[in-house]
Amino acid sequence: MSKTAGAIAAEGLRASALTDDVSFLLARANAIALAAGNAALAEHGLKVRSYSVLVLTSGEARPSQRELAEFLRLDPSQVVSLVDELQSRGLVERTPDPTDRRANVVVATDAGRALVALARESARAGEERVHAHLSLAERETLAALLRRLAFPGE
Amino acid sequence: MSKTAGAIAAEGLRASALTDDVSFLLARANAIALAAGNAALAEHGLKVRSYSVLVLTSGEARPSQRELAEFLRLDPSQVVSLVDELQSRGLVERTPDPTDRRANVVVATDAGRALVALARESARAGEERVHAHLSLAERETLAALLRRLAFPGE
DNA sequence: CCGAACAGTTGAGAAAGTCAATCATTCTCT
DNA sequence: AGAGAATGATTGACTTTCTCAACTGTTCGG
Repeated sequence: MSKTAGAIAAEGLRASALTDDVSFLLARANAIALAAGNAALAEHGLKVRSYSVLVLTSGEARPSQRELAEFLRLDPSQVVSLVDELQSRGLVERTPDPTDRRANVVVATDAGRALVALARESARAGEERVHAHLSLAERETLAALLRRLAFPGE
Repeated sequence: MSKTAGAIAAEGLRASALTDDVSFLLARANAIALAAGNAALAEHGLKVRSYSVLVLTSGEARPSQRELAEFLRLDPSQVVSLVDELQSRGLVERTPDPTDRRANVVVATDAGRALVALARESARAGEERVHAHLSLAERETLAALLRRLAFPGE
């Protein structure tokens, strides 16, 4: 009875105005993906935040902290503590930018690169679980559309 | 010079592994949409959280707090303070669920419905700005794909 | 009817986000 | 070249949001 009523209300919520709202769907999908990602990365002592920094700093890009902040949409001060933590674990280093002595270019150490290789597998597996309902082609078009929202500058 | 280096690094970040990661794109797109939404709703003294509650409680669904929590992926205690605040502003009421005396069904007052009508316009306009790059058809397919991530149960 | 499960509330503590101030460096402009 | 504005990083204070455990009253299952 209250079970039925609950089902009706849940049904009603799913049919509500928000369900057509891309921003709401974005928020909910993100919440789910974030939880899954954090769970998947926990075994390596990482969260999606620190994992992201590790990925970005083990590539060719050699980003400064400011660039990390912009890319991850974080306050510069948040990047400070993020890098502090990764550095204290020996996963990342602050190296002086030869062209601008104000800036630190953050670069993953060998240990960081080794860890990110493992973590990448866990992240991929976790994501797989979240996106299991979508075909490969669907994931591609989803990624393409999201990319246009996430990087409006082109 | 350092400007060029920065551009290279930003270029490099955009080409990095994360840019193909749906979860990352989800996070970034959501951050942008959330900021835009909060900015658009600020003139009505709302945030996307309180706006969402107001929308959900001014429909036919008559959700309980537990249902709101589940739908918005919030802790029940967060719904308490969210409803507290809206109720103190006279926008929403807690009414007893006749079929379950533990539950409160939350329902928007006339004032709440009036406000949500205004706020909906602002939200729509703010969202328009974020999604300007996407055609109507693209928004539709995006919404459909996101819906399958956001509501995995079907 | 009894014990388990559940809706809502409270409160505490951790994590995340926001913001202004500061220092060193670099850029702009004349 | 030099003065002043702007920038990258850092710190610290503060607010908001998240996460959990405990507790009350109610309902459910057997």
